[in-house]
Amino acid sequence: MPELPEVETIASDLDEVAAGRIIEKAAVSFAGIVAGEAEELTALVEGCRVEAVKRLGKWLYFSLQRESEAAALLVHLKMTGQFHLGPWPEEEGGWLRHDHAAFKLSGLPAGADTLLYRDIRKFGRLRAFGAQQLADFVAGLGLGPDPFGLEAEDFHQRLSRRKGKLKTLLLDQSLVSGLGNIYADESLFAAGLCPWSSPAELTAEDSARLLAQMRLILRAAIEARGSTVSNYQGLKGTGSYQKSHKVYGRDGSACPRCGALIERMLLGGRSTHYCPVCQAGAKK
DNA sequence: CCGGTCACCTGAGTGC
DNA sequence: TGCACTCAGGTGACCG
Repeated sequence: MPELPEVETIASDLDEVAAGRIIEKAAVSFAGIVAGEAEELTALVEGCRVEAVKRLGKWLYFSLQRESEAAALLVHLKMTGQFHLGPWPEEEGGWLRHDHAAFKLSGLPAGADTLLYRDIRKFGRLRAFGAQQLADFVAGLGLGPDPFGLEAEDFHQRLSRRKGKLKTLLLDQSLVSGLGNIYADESLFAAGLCPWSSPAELTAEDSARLLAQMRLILRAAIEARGSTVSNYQGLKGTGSYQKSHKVYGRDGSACPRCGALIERMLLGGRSTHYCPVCQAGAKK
């Protein structure tokens, strides 16, 4: 579920709770959510101090330190991954259904001293690294720039070099990182661009407008602590940006700009919401 | 290079 | 109530 604004919200909440604390112990109840060996992951993170929790594209990045050695825990939440605080599960009543990993932090009140990774669909992945392997892994991800650290001209170059449909490209994390289905649809609507248009048809002005609208939307969504569509929540509850969606999930309702009915179609296997009038964009 | 489909999982909602 | 079916915020593998 989570896209850039949701992951940003979760990362900053986690940073607030965990930074400076020691991971006293770690446990995994379902090894399938760990990339690699669960025992290696728990051994690597136990005893580490959490330096900071940041966002890398849609990844959560826990930067860790044990004595003079740097380490890292990377988490991709995919569709239904979340974190919550609770008791250490191996003592009090056992693991909750859908909780798959636990990290006990120092200096927190009992009963809420453990960071629990929950993932209904089990698509998410946790992976732990030493400093060197981390750099290699991150390089291998080939993440494109964040929308906030991208010049309009560079964005236009990146887009126009590529074939394919505009929306599909926005979802490609190597082109720009952080966008997902909701914010791709919302950004295209705000910029008045047709989701299936070809990037070759985009003028520099179109690209600049798209990037500017994308940033406004992502900023506003971060302010609102993300969009809660079905079950997303951060450490501090749900987001509210879904109330500001103009097209996502609004097929059959009136376009807020022109009143035409919002339509939905499949593009690249993803449901795509758009206004057939505002986003006809002359391009097909 | 590109697009389409499926697989990975579970749960919620809908329609009969 | 029950059952069958569709859909979901992501990504990667596979195939033509």
